[in-house]
Amino acid sequence: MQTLVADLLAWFEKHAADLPWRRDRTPYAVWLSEIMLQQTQVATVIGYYERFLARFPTVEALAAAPLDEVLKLWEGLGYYSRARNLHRAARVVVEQYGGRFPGRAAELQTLPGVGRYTAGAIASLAFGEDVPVVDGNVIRVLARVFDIAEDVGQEATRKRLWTLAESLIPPGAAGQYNESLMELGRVICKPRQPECGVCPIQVHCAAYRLGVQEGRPVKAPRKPIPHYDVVAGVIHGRDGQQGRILIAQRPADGLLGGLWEFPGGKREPGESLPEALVRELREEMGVTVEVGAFLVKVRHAFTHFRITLHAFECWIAAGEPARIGVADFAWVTLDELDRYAFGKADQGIIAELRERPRRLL
DNA sequence: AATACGGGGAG
DNA sequence: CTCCCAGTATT
Repeated sequence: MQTLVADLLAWFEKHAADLPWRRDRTPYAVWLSEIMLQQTQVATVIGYYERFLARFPTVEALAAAPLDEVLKLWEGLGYYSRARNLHRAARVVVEQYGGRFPGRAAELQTLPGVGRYTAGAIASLAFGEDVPVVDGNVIRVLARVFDIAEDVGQEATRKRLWTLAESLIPPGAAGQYNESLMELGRVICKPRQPECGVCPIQVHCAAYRLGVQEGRPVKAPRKPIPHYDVVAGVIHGRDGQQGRILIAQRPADGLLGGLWEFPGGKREPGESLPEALVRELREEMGVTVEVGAFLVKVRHAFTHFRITLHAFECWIAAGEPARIGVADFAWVTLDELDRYAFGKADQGIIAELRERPRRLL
């Protein structure tokens, strides 16, 4: 009987999917793909990866670009701190490493946005260092093969998984081993209804032998997530800004950092939606608005909360826009909205504006 | 150790 | 609807 790792590698050699980032194992391409793949499925990443690499073929090109352009290419992919860190890291690589990525996991991990997983992936795949990776796939495969019954959310269990993954590395072939483990987790050893019948390492799997594969890995139950009502103003320009809308850029850090939005904010208890909008626009931009017609309602889910976004037409009754709680603002036409990166919820407002253009636009 | 951080795929 | 995804940074 072959060993677990030998069977795994033999399967991967025969069944590896043809993914764009498997054609270019340069450190830059591997790094980019691994950042995009954080908490994001392969199918979602492919288009973004190809567009991004076409626009920024080298780390120098990325480092030279304005952050706004990077965010625009990242628009819709989520976890925008990844894009901000990617841009920062590109500048570090160019300015401090002469454009060459460091070749060791320990040093790679000092780059912004590069944690232990990503450092291990770049070091093993692009540089051939014998270091492991532990992502959601690896956790699931190892928890099943070794029938790990402890909560994988616990730090002690994570440590055990890293040690286990490292102990299995075939000398000189960590990259192939790491990829094969992740591919098996994605294609065969899936979270629900794993395809044990065609699994190349079924005979090595303790959970399968015990019939508990659907119960591995063990995870603690999630906490309920809150819901908020959020208001947004589509503020029509007057006088010199006739035919334009006021949009604002969110602060660089935090939720949707650096993205643009229709300004507004969360409704407080006891407040009506128009009252909330008037308050938020005073607080964030220093303007007093007259709230007009309700425009559209957009429901959206984030990781830790859900929102219902209520958009209203507005006009400025007093004051001039100021950068108080926003990083920037701009008066733009409907066509010019395409140049700015927006979150998904605000794109629902844009879709409504394009579908039923207002007379005043 | 717990929480913040997006959006979409798939059952 | 729920769960989860080639995780990282912050507190």
